[in-house]
Amino acid sequence: MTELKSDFLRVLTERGYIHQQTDAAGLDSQAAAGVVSAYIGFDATADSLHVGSLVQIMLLRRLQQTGHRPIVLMGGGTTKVGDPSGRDESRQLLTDEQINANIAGIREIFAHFLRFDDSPTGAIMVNNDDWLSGLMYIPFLRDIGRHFSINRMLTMDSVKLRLEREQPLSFLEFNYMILQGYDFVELNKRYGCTLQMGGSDQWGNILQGVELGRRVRGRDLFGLTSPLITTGSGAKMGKTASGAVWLSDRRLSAYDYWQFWRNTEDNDVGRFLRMFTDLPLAEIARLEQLPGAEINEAKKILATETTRLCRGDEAAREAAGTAAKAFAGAAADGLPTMTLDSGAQIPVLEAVVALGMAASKSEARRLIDQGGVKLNDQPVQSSTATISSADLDERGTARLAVGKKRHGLIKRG
RNA sequence: GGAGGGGUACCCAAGCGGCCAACGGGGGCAGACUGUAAAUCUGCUGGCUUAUGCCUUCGUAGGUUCGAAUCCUACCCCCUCCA
Repeated sequence: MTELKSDFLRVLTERGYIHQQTDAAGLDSQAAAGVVSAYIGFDATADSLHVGSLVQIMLLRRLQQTGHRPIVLMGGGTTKVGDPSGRDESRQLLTDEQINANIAGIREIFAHFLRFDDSPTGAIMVNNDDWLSGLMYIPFLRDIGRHFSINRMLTMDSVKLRLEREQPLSFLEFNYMILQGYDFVELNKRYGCTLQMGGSDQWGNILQGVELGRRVRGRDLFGLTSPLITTGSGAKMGKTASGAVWLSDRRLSAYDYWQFWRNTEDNDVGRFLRMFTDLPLAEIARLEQLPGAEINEAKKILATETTRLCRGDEAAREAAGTAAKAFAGAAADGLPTMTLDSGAQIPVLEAVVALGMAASKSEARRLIDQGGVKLNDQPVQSSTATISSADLDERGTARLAVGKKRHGLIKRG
Protein backbone atom coordinates (compact mmCIF):
# COMPACT_ATOMS: atom_id res chain seq x y z
CA MET A 1 0.00 0.00 0.00
CA THR A 2 2.72 2.35 -1.02
CA GLU A 3 0.89 4.16 -3.79
CA LEU A 4 -2.00 6.23 -2.59
CA LYS A 5 -4.43 7.08 -5.34
CA SER A 6 -6.38 9.75 -3.53
CA ASP A 7 -5.12 13.24 -2.78
CA PHE A 8 -6.95 13.07 0.47
CA LEU A 9 -5.09 10.15 2.01
CA ARG A 10 -1.84 11.22 0.49
CA VAL A 11 -2.04 14.65 2.09
CA LEU A 12 -3.09 13.18 5.40
CA THR A 13 -0.20 10.78 5.36
CA GLU A 14 2.37 13.35 4.34
CA ARG A 15 1.27 15.77 6.99
CA GLY A 16 1.09 13.25 9.76
CA TYR A 17 -2.58 13.10 10.56
CA ILE A 18 -3.09 9.39 10.52
CA HIS A 19 -2.84 7.23 13.57
CA GLN A 20 -5.08 4.30 12.73
CA GLN A 21 -7.56 3.55 10.01
CA THR A 22 -9.86 0.83 8.85
CA ASP A 23 -9.50 -0.52 5.33
CA ALA A 24 -7.11 2.11 4.03
CA ALA A 25 -7.19 0.74 0.49
CA GLY A 26 -10.97 0.81 0.37
CA LEU A 27 -11.13 4.40 1.52
CA ASP A 28 -8.35 5.35 -0.85
CA SER A 29 -10.17 4.09 -3.88
CA GLN A 30 -13.43 5.61 -2.78
CA ALA A 31 -11.75 8.98 -2.24
CA ALA A 32 -10.05 8.70 -5.60
CA ALA A 33 -13.30 7.87 -7.34
CA GLY A 34 -15.46 10.70 -6.11
CA VAL A 35 -16.58 12.98 -3.35
CA VAL A 36 -16.51 11.46 0.10
CA SER A 37 -18.59 12.84 2.92
CA ALA A 38 -16.88 12.52 6.27
CA TYR A 39 -17.68 13.69 9.75
CA ILE A 40 -16.17 14.43 13.10
CA GLY A 41 -18.18 14.94 16.25
CA PHE A 42 -17.71 17.84 18.65
CA ASP A 43 -19.16 18.55 22.05
CA ALA A 44 -21.35 21.55 22.63
CA THR A 45 -20.33 22.11 26.23
CA ALA A 46 -18.78 25.53 25.65
CA ASP A 47 -19.23 28.32 23.17
CA SER A 48 -15.75 27.80 21.82
CA LEU A 49 -13.38 24.95 21.10
CA HIS A 50 -9.75 25.00 22.11
CA VAL A 51 -6.57 23.92 20.42
CA GLY A 52 -7.17 20.36 21.54
CA SER A 53 -9.76 20.17 18.79
CA LEU A 54 -7.61 21.82 16.20
CA VAL A 55 -6.30 18.58 14.73
CA GLN A 56 -9.85 17.50 14.09
CA ILE A 57 -10.74 20.83 12.57
CA MET A 58 -7.72 20.66 10.32
CA LEU A 59 -8.66 17.15 9.27
CA LEU A 60 -11.96 18.46 8.00
CA ARG A 61 -10.16 21.31 6.29
CA ARG A 62 -7.82 18.91 4.51
CA LEU A 63 -10.82 16.86 3.51
CA GLN A 64 -12.43 19.83 1.86
CA GLN A 65 -9.18 20.99 0.31
CA THR A 66 -8.80 17.67 -1.41
CA GLY A 67 -12.26 17.75 -2.89
CA HIS A 68 -14.56 16.18 -0.36
CA ARG A 69 -17.40 17.19 1.89
CA PRO A 70 -16.88 17.83 5.64
CA ILE A 71 -19.72 17.28 8.05
CA VAL A 72 -19.39 18.92 11.43
CA LEU A 73 -21.46 16.95 13.87
CA MET A 74 -22.42 18.87 16.96
CA GLY A 75 -23.23 16.68 19.92
CA GLY A 76 -26.23 18.71 20.93
CA GLY A 77 -28.13 15.58 21.87
CA THR A 78 -25.41 13.99 23.94
CA THR A 79 -24.46 17.29 25.53
CA LYS A 80 -28.02 17.66 26.68
CA VAL A 81 -27.61 14.62 28.84
CA GLY A 82 -24.39 15.88 30.35
CA ASP A 83 -21.04 14.24 30.36
CA PRO A 84 -21.04 11.86 33.31
CA SER A 85 -17.29 11.52 33.41
CA GLY A 86 -16.79 14.38 35.83
CA ARG A 87 -16.72 12.92 39.27
CA ASP A 88 -17.87 15.93 41.17
CA GLU A 89 -21.39 17.20 41.33
CA SER A 90 -20.69 20.11 39.06
CA ARG A 91 -21.98 18.48 35.96
CA GLN A 92 -24.61 21.11 35.49
CA LEU A 93 -26.99 20.21 32.76
CA LEU A 94 -27.15 22.66 29.94
CA THR A 95 -30.41 24.02 28.70
CA ASP A 96 -31.44 23.98 25.08
CA GLU A 97 -30.73 27.69 24.83
CA GLN A 98 -27.22 27.31 26.18
CA ILE A 99 -26.50 24.44 23.86
CA ASN A 100 -27.78 26.34 20.87
CA ALA A 101 -25.75 29.36 21.84
CA ASN A 102 -22.69 27.16 22.16
CA ILE A 103 -23.29 25.64 18.77
CA ALA A 104 -23.60 29.10 17.28
CA GLY A 105 -20.28 30.09 18.84
CA ILE A 106 -18.56 27.00 17.55
CA ARG A 107 -20.00 27.55 14.12
CA GLU A 108 -18.20 30.90 13.96
CA ILE A 109 -14.93 29.14 14.52
CA PHE A 110 -15.53 26.62 11.80
CA ALA A 111 -16.39 29.40 9.40
CA HIS A 112 -12.71 30.33 9.49
CA PHE A 113 -11.56 26.87 8.55
CA LEU A 114 -14.22 25.50 6.26
CA ARG A 115 -16.34 26.71 3.38
CA PHE A 116 -20.01 26.24 4.18
CA ASP A 117 -22.28 26.21 1.15
CA ASP A 118 -24.55 24.06 -0.99
CA SER A 119 -21.91 22.89 -3.42
CA PRO A 120 -21.03 19.20 -3.49
CA THR A 121 -18.01 19.84 -1.29
CA GLY A 122 -19.56 22.56 0.85
CA ALA A 123 -19.33 21.86 4.54
CA ILE A 124 -22.43 21.32 6.60
CA MET A 125 -23.03 21.39 10.32
CA VAL A 126 -25.60 19.10 11.85
CA ASN A 127 -26.80 18.43 15.35
CA ASN A 128 -27.34 14.92 16.60
CA ASP A 129 -30.11 16.21 18.81
CA ASP A 130 -32.18 16.15 15.62
CA TRP A 131 -32.36 12.39 15.72
CA LEU A 132 -31.30 11.38 19.21
CA SER A 133 -33.92 13.24 21.20
CA GLY A 134 -36.76 11.68 19.30
CA LEU A 135 -35.56 8.13 19.70
CA MET A 136 -37.97 5.65 21.14
CA TYR A 137 -36.35 3.35 23.60
CA ILE A 138 -37.83 -0.01 22.70
CA PRO A 139 -37.57 0.34 18.93
CA PHE A 140 -34.05 1.64 19.34
CA LEU A 141 -33.06 -1.29 21.49
CA ARG A 142 -34.52 -3.73 19.00
CA ASP A 143 -33.05 -2.13 15.90
CA ILE A 144 -29.72 -0.94 17.17
CA GLY A 145 -29.07 -2.29 20.62
CA ARG A 146 -29.15 -5.90 19.49
CA HIS A 147 -26.07 -5.32 17.38
CA PHE A 148 -23.94 -4.41 20.35
CA SER A 149 -22.21 -7.07 22.37
CA ILE A 150 -21.66 -6.30 26.01
CA ASN A 151 -18.74 -8.70 26.02
CA ARG A 152 -17.13 -6.66 23.34
CA MET A 153 -17.96 -3.32 24.90
CA LEU A 154 -16.39 -4.39 28.16
CA THR A 155 -13.10 -4.95 26.41
CA MET A 156 -12.96 -1.47 24.98
CA ASP A 157 -10.22 0.66 26.43
CA SER A 158 -12.48 3.47 27.51
CA VAL A 159 -14.54 1.06 29.57
CA LYS A 160 -11.78 -1.23 30.70
CA LEU A 161 -9.65 1.57 32.05
CA ARG A 162 -12.48 2.94 34.06
CA LEU A 163 -13.26 -0.39 35.56
CA GLU A 164 -9.67 -1.16 36.36
CA ARG A 165 -9.17 2.16 38.04
CA GLU A 166 -12.38 1.71 39.94
CA GLN A 167 -13.72 4.91 38.56
CA PRO A 168 -17.42 5.36 38.16
CA LEU A 169 -18.92 4.45 34.85
CA SER A 170 -22.58 5.12 34.51
CA PHE A 171 -24.94 3.28 32.26
CA LEU A 172 -25.48 6.54 30.46
CA GLU A 173 -21.84 6.80 29.66
CA PHE A 174 -21.71 3.20 28.73
CA ASN A 175 -24.31 4.06 26.12
CA TYR A 176 -22.26 6.80 24.55
CA MET A 177 -20.60 4.44 22.14
CA ILE A 178 -23.95 3.14 21.06
CA LEU A 179 -25.29 6.61 20.44
CA GLN A 180 -22.12 7.56 18.68
CA GLY A 181 -22.28 4.50 16.50
CA TYR A 182 -25.85 5.33 15.74
CA ASP A 183 -24.83 8.85 14.70
CA PHE A 184 -22.67 7.37 12.00
CA VAL A 185 -25.51 5.24 10.67
CA GLU A 186 -27.87 8.18 10.72
CA LEU A 187 -25.39 10.41 8.92
CA ASN A 188 -24.90 7.73 6.31
CA LYS A 189 -28.63 7.52 5.80
CA ARG A 190 -29.16 11.25 5.62
CA TYR A 191 -26.02 12.52 3.91
CA GLY A 192 -24.31 9.50 2.46
CA CYS A 193 -21.51 9.95 4.95
CA THR A 194 -19.03 7.09 4.73
CA LEU A 195 -16.13 8.16 6.91
CA GLN A 196 -15.82 9.08 10.53
CA MET A 197 -12.67 10.67 11.81
CA GLY A 198 -11.59 11.64 15.30
CA GLY A 199 -8.85 11.58 17.87
CA SER A 200 -7.17 8.30 18.69
CA ASP A 201 -9.24 8.06 21.86
CA GLN A 202 -12.29 7.72 19.64
CA TRP A 203 -11.02 4.67 17.83
CA GLY A 204 -13.22 2.22 19.68
CA ASN A 205 -16.32 4.31 19.24
CA ILE A 206 -15.59 4.79 15.59
CA LEU A 207 -15.18 1.07 15.06
CA GLN A 208 -18.54 0.45 16.64
CA GLY A 209 -20.08 2.87 14.18
CA VAL A 210 -18.36 1.27 11.23
CA GLU A 211 -19.56 -2.13 12.27
CA LEU A 212 -23.05 -0.99 13.01
CA GLY A 213 -23.24 0.56 9.57
CA ARG A 214 -22.34 -2.71 7.98
CA ARG A 215 -24.94 -4.59 9.97
CA VAL A 216 -27.94 -2.34 9.73
CA ARG A 217 -27.23 -0.57 6.47
CA GLY A 218 -25.08 -3.07 4.68
CA ARG A 219 -22.67 -0.31 3.81
CA ASP A 220 -18.93 -0.18 3.93
CA LEU A 221 -18.04 2.64 6.24
CA PHE A 222 -14.57 3.83 7.13
CA GLY A 223 -12.87 5.08 10.23
CA LEU A 224 -9.71 7.10 10.68
CA THR A 225 -8.07 8.55 13.75
CA SER A 226 -5.43 11.17 14.29
CA PRO A 227 -2.61 10.83 16.79
CA LEU A 228 -2.90 12.40 20.19
CA ILE A 229 -0.99 15.63 20.01
CA THR A 230 1.47 16.14 22.78
CA THR A 231 4.37 18.50 22.94
CA GLY A 232 7.85 17.18 22.38
CA SER A 233 8.25 16.84 26.12
CA GLY A 234 5.15 14.73 26.38
CA ALA A 235 2.76 17.20 27.92
CA LYS A 236 -0.75 17.45 26.65
CA MET A 237 -1.01 20.38 24.36
CA GLY A 238 -3.13 23.39 24.97
CA LYS A 239 -2.55 24.91 28.36
CA THR A 240 -1.15 28.32 29.06
CA ALA A 241 -0.78 30.59 32.04
CA SER A 242 -4.33 31.78 31.68
CA GLY A 243 -5.91 28.42 31.02
CA ALA A 244 -7.14 26.77 27.88
CA VAL A 245 -6.07 28.04 24.52
CA TRP A 246 -9.37 28.97 23.00
CA LEU A 247 -9.95 29.33 19.32
CA SER A 248 -12.62 31.96 19.68
CA ASP A 249 -11.50 35.57 19.83
CA ARG A 250 -14.09 36.24 22.47
CA ARG A 251 -12.13 33.98 24.79
CA LEU A 252 -8.52 34.58 23.84
CA SER A 253 -6.94 37.52 22.11
CA ALA A 254 -5.19 37.05 18.80
CA TYR A 255 -2.01 38.21 20.49
CA ASP A 256 -2.18 35.46 23.11
CA TYR A 257 -3.08 32.92 20.47
CA TRP A 258 -0.08 33.97 18.45
CA GLN A 259 2.12 33.74 21.57
CA PHE A 260 0.94 30.23 22.25
CA TRP A 261 2.30 29.08 18.93
CA ARG A 262 5.39 31.21 19.17
CA ASN A 263 6.33 29.30 22.30
CA THR A 264 6.25 25.92 20.59
CA GLU A 265 9.10 23.63 21.52
CA ASP A 266 11.85 23.20 18.96
CA ASN A 267 11.04 19.58 18.35
CA ASP A 268 7.43 20.29 17.55
CA VAL A 269 7.89 22.99 14.97
CA GLY A 270 7.95 20.83 11.87
CA ARG A 271 5.13 18.63 13.00
CA PHE A 272 2.94 21.57 13.91
CA LEU A 273 3.68 23.39 10.69
CA ARG A 274 2.56 20.36 8.73
CA MET A 275 -0.58 19.84 10.71
CA PHE A 276 -1.70 23.33 11.54
CA THR A 277 -0.71 25.43 8.58
CA ASP A 278 -1.26 25.24 4.84
CA LEU A 279 2.38 25.95 4.02
CA PRO A 280 3.85 23.74 1.29
CA LEU A 281 5.77 20.73 2.55
CA ALA A 282 8.97 21.81 0.88
CA GLU A 283 8.88 25.11 2.71
CA ILE A 284 8.20 23.37 5.98
CA ALA A 285 11.09 20.99 5.41
CA ARG A 286 13.36 23.97 5.02
CA LEU A 287 12.03 25.76 8.10
CA GLU A 288 12.35 22.84 10.44
CA GLN A 289 15.97 22.39 9.42
CA LEU A 290 16.92 25.82 10.70
CA PRO A 291 19.74 25.37 13.16
CA GLY A 292 19.93 26.61 16.71
CA ALA A 293 18.28 29.87 17.51
CA GLU A 294 17.23 30.35 13.90
CA ILE A 295 14.40 27.96 14.54
CA ASN A 296 12.73 30.95 16.15
CA GLU A 297 12.03 32.29 12.69
CA ALA A 298 10.11 29.13 11.95
CA LYS A 299 8.18 29.56 15.16
CA LYS A 300 7.18 33.05 14.18
CA ILE A 301 5.96 31.78 10.86
CA LEU A 302 4.10 29.00 12.60
CA ALA A 303 2.47 31.51 14.94
CA THR A 304 1.48 33.87 12.18
CA GLU A 305 0.15 31.16 9.89
CA THR A 306 -1.91 29.46 12.57
CA THR A 307 -3.27 32.78 13.74
CA ARG A 308 -4.12 33.68 10.17
CA LEU A 309 -6.16 30.53 9.74
CA CYS A 310 -8.03 30.92 12.97
CA ARG A 311 -8.34 34.68 13.31
CA GLY A 312 -7.78 36.09 9.85
CA ASP A 313 -5.02 37.83 8.02
CA GLU A 314 -5.20 41.17 9.73
CA ALA A 315 -5.30 39.80 13.27
CA ALA A 316 -2.29 37.62 12.51
CA ARG A 317 -0.27 40.53 11.20
CA GLU A 318 -1.16 42.72 14.13
CA ALA A 319 -0.30 40.03 16.63
CA ALA A 320 3.06 39.47 14.99
CA GLY A 321 3.74 43.20 15.04
CA THR A 322 2.70 43.56 18.65
CA ALA A 323 4.95 40.73 19.67
CA ALA A 324 7.91 42.14 17.78
CA LYS A 325 7.58 45.44 19.56
CA ALA A 326 6.79 44.10 22.99
CA PHE A 327 9.80 41.81 23.00
CA ALA A 328 12.03 44.55 21.70
CA GLY A 329 11.09 46.53 24.76
CA ALA A 330 8.82 48.98 23.02
CA ALA A 331 5.24 49.91 23.73
CA ALA A 332 2.91 48.13 21.37
CA ASP A 333 -0.76 48.40 20.69
CA GLY A 334 -2.59 45.16 21.14
CA LEU A 335 -1.27 44.49 24.62
CA PRO A 336 -3.54 44.73 27.63
CA THR A 337 -3.76 48.40 28.52
CA MET A 338 -4.99 50.46 31.43
CA THR A 339 -5.08 54.19 31.97
CA LEU A 340 -3.67 56.33 34.73
CA ASP A 341 -5.13 59.73 35.45
CA SER A 342 -2.53 62.44 35.39
CA GLY A 343 -1.20 63.14 38.84
CA ALA A 344 -2.63 59.88 40.15
CA GLN A 345 -0.73 56.92 41.50
CA ILE A 346 -1.57 53.29 41.38
CA PRO A 347 0.08 50.47 43.31
CA VAL A 348 1.97 48.10 41.06
CA LEU A 349 0.05 45.29 42.67
CA GLU A 350 -3.23 46.65 41.46
CA ALA A 351 -1.93 47.37 38.00
CA VAL A 352 -0.66 43.82 37.60
CA VAL A 353 -4.04 42.43 38.58
CA ALA A 354 -6.01 44.94 36.54
CA LEU A 355 -4.03 44.05 33.43
CA GLY A 356 -4.83 40.40 33.95
CA MET A 357 -1.20 39.49 34.52
CA ALA A 358 -1.89 37.91 37.90
CA ALA A 359 -5.02 36.33 39.29
CA SER A 360 -4.92 38.03 42.67
CA LYS A 361 -2.98 40.56 44.64
CA SER A 362 -1.38 37.82 46.63
CA GLU A 363 -0.09 36.28 43.46
CA ALA A 364 1.09 39.67 42.26
CA ARG A 365 2.89 40.19 45.55
CA ARG A 366 4.65 36.85 45.20
CA LEU A 367 5.71 37.68 41.67
CA ILE A 368 7.19 40.96 42.79
CA ASP A 369 8.99 39.32 45.70
CA GLN A 370 10.53 36.86 43.28
CA GLY A 371 11.68 39.59 40.97
CA GLY A 372 9.29 38.62 38.25
CA VAL A 373 7.67 42.00 37.70
CA LYS A 374 9.30 44.74 35.72
CA LEU A 375 8.29 48.33 35.15
CA ASN A 376 9.95 49.82 32.10
CA ASP A 377 12.47 46.98 32.15
CA GLN A 378 13.45 47.66 35.75
CA PRO A 379 12.58 45.00 38.33
CA VAL A 380 10.03 46.25 40.80
CA GLN A 381 11.75 46.11 44.16
CA SER A 382 8.91 46.25 46.60
CA SER A 383 5.36 45.04 46.58
CA THR A 384 4.34 48.42 47.92
CA ALA A 385 5.75 50.28 44.92
CA THR A 386 3.44 52.51 42.98
CA ILE A 387 3.25 53.74 39.45
CA SER A 388 2.86 57.47 38.91
CA SER A 389 3.03 59.85 36.00
CA ALA A 390 6.76 60.05 36.54
CA ASP A 391 7.03 56.52 35.23
CA LEU A 392 5.36 57.40 31.96
CA ASP A 393 7.59 58.21 29.04
CA GLU A 394 7.24 61.19 26.75
CA ARG A 395 4.46 59.42 24.89
CA GLY A 396 2.57 58.91 28.11
CA THR A 397 3.16 55.18 28.33
CA ALA A 398 4.71 52.85 30.86
CA ARG A 399 5.47 49.20 30.23
CA LEU A 400 4.76 46.55 32.79
CA ALA A 401 5.94 42.97 32.40
CA VAL A 402 5.47 39.75 34.31
CA GLY A 403 8.15 37.30 33.42
CA LYS A 404 9.51 37.50 29.95
CA LYS A 405 6.32 36.84 28.14
CA ARG A 406 3.48 38.75 29.67
CA HIS A 407 3.34 42.41 28.84
CA GLY A 408 0.96 45.23 29.53
CA LEU A 409 0.78 48.97 29.14
CA ILE A 410 -0.22 51.86 31.35
CA LYS A 411 -1.22 55.02 29.54
CA ARG A 412 -2.04 58.49 30.64
CA GLY A 413 -5.81 58.73 30.96
C1' G B 1 -31.67 -3.90 51.09
C1' G B 2 -26.89 -5.82 53.90
C1' A B 3 -21.47 -5.56 54.93
C1' G B 4 -16.95 -3.13 54.17
C1' G B 5 -13.94 0.88 51.97
C1' G B 6 -13.80 5.98 50.50
C1' G B 7 -14.94 11.53 49.45
C1' U B 8 -8.61 16.51 51.26
C1' A B 9 -6.50 22.32 47.40
C1' C B 10 -5.78 22.30 39.42
C1' C B 11 -4.73 16.53 39.45
C1' C B 12 -2.79 12.36 42.32
C1' A B 13 -2.06 11.70 47.36
C1' A B 14 -0.54 12.16 52.94
C1' G B 15 -2.60 13.78 57.48
C1' C B 16 -6.70 11.10 61.57
C1' G B 17 -7.90 16.41 68.26
C1' G B 18 -3.73 21.65 68.77
C1' C B 19 3.08 22.36 65.78
C1' C B 20 -2.62 22.43 59.41
C1' A B 21 -3.56 27.09 54.67
C1' A B 22 -2.73 21.44 55.50
C1' C B 23 3.67 16.37 53.88
C1' G B 24 5.01 14.50 49.04
C1' G B 25 4.55 14.08 43.67
C1' G B 26 2.54 15.95 39.03
C1' G B 27 1.07 20.22 36.65
C1' G B 28 1.54 25.59 36.66
C1' C B 29 4.16 30.31 37.59
C1' A B 30 8.72 33.10 38.65
C1' G B 31 14.28 33.40 39.01
C1' A B 32 19.21 31.60 37.00
C1' C B 33 21.19 29.60 32.29
C1' U B 34 19.36 30.44 27.06
C1' G B 35 17.04 31.50 21.72
C1' U B 36 9.98 34.26 24.11
C1' A B 37 12.86 26.50 23.04
C1' A B 38 14.19 21.97 25.68
C1' A B 39 17.02 20.03 29.74
C1' U B 40 18.93 21.44 34.52
C1' C B 41 19.13 24.09 39.28
C1' U B 42 16.35 27.49 42.89
C1' G B 43 11.90 29.62 44.80
C1' C B 44 6.62 29.99 44.82
C1' U B 45 1.91 27.58 44.02
C1' G B 46 -6.01 29.90 49.22
C1' G B 47 -7.81 35.24 49.67
C1' C B 48 -7.69 40.24 51.96
C1' U B 49 -7.41 47.86 52.15
C1' U B 50 -0.22 44.80 52.44
C1' A B 51 -0.92 42.19 58.15
C1' U B 52 4.09 38.51 64.51
C1' G B 53 -3.60 40.07 61.86
C1' C B 54 -8.24 38.65 59.67
C1' C B 55 -11.37 35.62 56.37
C1' U B 56 -12.45 31.16 53.42
C1' U B 57 -11.04 25.89 52.32
C1' C B 58 -10.36 19.17 53.82
C1' G B 59 -18.41 15.84 50.45
C1' U B 60 -23.08 18.63 53.03
C1' A B 61 -25.55 20.13 57.61
C1' G B 62 -25.39 20.02 62.68
C1' G B 63 -22.88 18.61 67.46
C1' U B 64 -18.82 17.57 71.25
C1' U B 65 -14.37 20.48 72.72
C1' C B 66 -10.72 26.11 75.11
C1' G B 67 -9.52 24.11 70.11
C1' A B 68 -11.54 19.58 64.63
C1' A B 69 -9.54 18.03 58.01
C1' U B 70 -8.97 14.89 62.36
C1' C B 71 -14.17 12.76 67.45
C1' C B 72 -19.95 12.17 67.31
C1' U B 73 -24.88 12.40 64.55
C1' A B 74 -27.72 12.77 60.16
C1' C B 75 -27.67 13.25 55.06
C1' C B 76 -25.52 13.13 49.89
C1' C B 77 -22.15 10.83 46.47
C1' C B 78 -18.47 7.00 44.80
C1' C B 79 -16.13 1.97 45.00
C1' U B 80 -16.09 -3.43 46.32
C1' C B 81 -18.55 -7.81 47.85
C1' C B 82 -23.29 -10.05 49.14
C1' A B 83 -28.77 -10.17 48.32
